[in-house]
Amino acid sequence: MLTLVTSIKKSTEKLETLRKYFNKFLLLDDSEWKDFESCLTKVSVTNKEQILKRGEHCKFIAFIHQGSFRFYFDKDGEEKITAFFFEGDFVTNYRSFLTGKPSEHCIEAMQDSIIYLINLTALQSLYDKHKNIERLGRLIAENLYLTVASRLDSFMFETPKDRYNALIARNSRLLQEIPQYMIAAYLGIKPETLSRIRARK
Amino acid sequence: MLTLVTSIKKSTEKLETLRKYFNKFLLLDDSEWKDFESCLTKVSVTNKEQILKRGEHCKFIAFIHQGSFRFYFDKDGEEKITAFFFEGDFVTNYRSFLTGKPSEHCIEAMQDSIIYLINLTALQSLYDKHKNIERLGRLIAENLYLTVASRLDSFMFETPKDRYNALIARNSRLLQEIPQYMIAAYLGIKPETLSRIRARK
DNA sequence: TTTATTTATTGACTTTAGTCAATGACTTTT
DNA sequence: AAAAGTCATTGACTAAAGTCAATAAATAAA
Repeated sequence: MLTLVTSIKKSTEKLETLRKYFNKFLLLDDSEWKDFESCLTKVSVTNKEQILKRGEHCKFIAFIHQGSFRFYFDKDGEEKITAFFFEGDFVTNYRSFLTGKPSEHCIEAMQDSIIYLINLTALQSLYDKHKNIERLGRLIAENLYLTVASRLDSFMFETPKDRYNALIARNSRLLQEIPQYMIAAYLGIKPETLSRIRARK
Repeated sequence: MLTLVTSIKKSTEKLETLRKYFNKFLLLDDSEWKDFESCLTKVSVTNKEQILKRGEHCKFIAFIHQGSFRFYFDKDGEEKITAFFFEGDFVTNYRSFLTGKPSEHCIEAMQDSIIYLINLTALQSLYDKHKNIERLGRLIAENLYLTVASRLDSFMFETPKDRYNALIARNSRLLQEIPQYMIAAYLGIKPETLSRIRARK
């Protein structure tokens, strides 16, 4: 399914950019980082490839170095998109990851992408071994909480039109790269409705 | 605002029930628990009292020993209820707690309640001091993630009627104790609509 | 108990998004 | 270039929730 591109040691410069991303959360010292690094798997993913399939237990958290993903499932033959993930995001089915339950969603690349995977059991060992990595885990959890909480707000309190405007304000690049029917699915509306929202502005 | 009822040492039996709740997440040893305990403040809250006001930075996480709370704000004179919290839940504006930003929501007691507060700075010291409490923090964050993620699902994929049925299936006691206009606000619909949903079943 | 006040229900109408179908604009294939 | 497929737009209609107003029921206050 996933293609292992290279062992970690061979591409140090890329992992430095990942370390910098982590530094936004907290600073790992060299021994912590070394252990963390050795648990990472760099994976190259081609467009439309699924890194998680429906029914699987999600055993990884992946950091997106390059590319983008959508997190979706099919309901009555129709695509329901719960999330988009971009460079600098952690992509995972966090619920399945935490609970061990099979995933109801797929995670599929929207472009050729490069991600760094860390495995559930490896991460748990790191949690045991390094207090700072345990903390990193907490900070990631908190971060994912904030993401899903704002998305909940947008569904509870905003109209589809507001959601659309907020989305393009946040990420106008999205408009160019992602087909409109996917944006509609992400906004929780029909493609026809999105088309009308765009027309009447 | 908040009434300090008693110092902790005087009501050991109650805190044991709290410790048992924590044990569902992980076991703290006696020294960890002792430190944790000494940071807790037992607070008695009267019905309709606000433990967090709009504009305040939420500096606590509270464990509900007894009672219930609603997490809401006013938009155009209308009450928008993001969450209910009951016995055994952690109640906080987690976003404000994590980001330090002022809260847009109030947290208000729906009954006379008893909660155990832990302060942000105290908690951070405990995180520094005890690895297991750092872990507890992660497990709480993960737990809150799961809660808000299912609520997002219900808004994205369910009809108001489905949401209502799921709610009463989960917590039928709710029906008796909470006025319908609040349940409607929680479901994201108007009271009239909830009334019609109930009528046509 | 009577009177207010709040809350819940019901009806008539409006607004908004969904449904279904047709068309047009692009892409990709052959 | 022609054909097939995908995607976006538009129109006519339907379904569902919101709005506004009236009334009934339940609760609290006098």
